[in-house]
Amino acid sequence: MGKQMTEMLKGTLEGIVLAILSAQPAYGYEITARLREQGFADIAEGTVYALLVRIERNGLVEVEKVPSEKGPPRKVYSLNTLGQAYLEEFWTTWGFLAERLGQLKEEGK
Amino acid sequence: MGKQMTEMLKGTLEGIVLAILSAQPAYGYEITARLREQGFADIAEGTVYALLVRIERNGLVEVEKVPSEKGPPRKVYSLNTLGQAYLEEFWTTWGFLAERLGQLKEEGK
DNA sequence: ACTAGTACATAGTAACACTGAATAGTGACG
DNA sequence: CGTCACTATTCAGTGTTACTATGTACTAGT
Repeated sequence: MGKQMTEMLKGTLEGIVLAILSAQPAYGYEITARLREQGFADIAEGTVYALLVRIERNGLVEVEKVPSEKGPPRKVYSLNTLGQAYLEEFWTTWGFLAERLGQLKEEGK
Repeated sequence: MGKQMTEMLKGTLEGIVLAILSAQPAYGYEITARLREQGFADIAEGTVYALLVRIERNGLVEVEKVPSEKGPPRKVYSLNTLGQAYLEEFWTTWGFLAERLGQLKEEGK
């Protein structure tokens, strides 16, 4: 992956995953696959799992173990109240940044 | 500063500063002031100077020492060809990310 | 038995922004 | 003259994050 993208994902990848979970509960492998579909082709599984561990530790999600037909049991994550609030804060922060950068980009033409 | 903003700035702050330098050459103290004007109120001077050292080390800028009426000589930075190319790459990366996130935000309504 | 696909976990690394302080020059004010 | 305020740069130490590179484990098909 490009180095710029790697750095830019810091802080935003968490929001992206929270947004995905906000739409509907999901487990790690599924989230990784969905990210790949959406164009984030190079995000490693390990990255997603580490992120999920972190947001669970921070109390943003509820976890339920669900047996899988193929492979080990799935850990299904769903956003709780704190997670929802955190996600809204994320959108606010993102909105501010996107507005500033949009302006800067316009000025540069 | 909010923790989310701190993390989100990783990767983007560099692009922001390069964009500022693209408009016109500037020195560290000036860049910090301009950032504050543009709403990035809590970005410390130390952060900006560290970033300038890095982009100079990476060969993205030219540096000229200019005596100041008040205080130590200024180090005026200007974007060179490599810096311009890097900035364009930044806008491409940013554009991709902004598009994805915009879509995710829409879906979440 | 072997392979492929599913599913999760983790130790070590690199990069970045922040904190907090230090250094240094100039001008104004009492 | 001393010291305060403003300008201007530097740097050591810290915390957070995503990436790399594995390892573990379960199931189904050949």
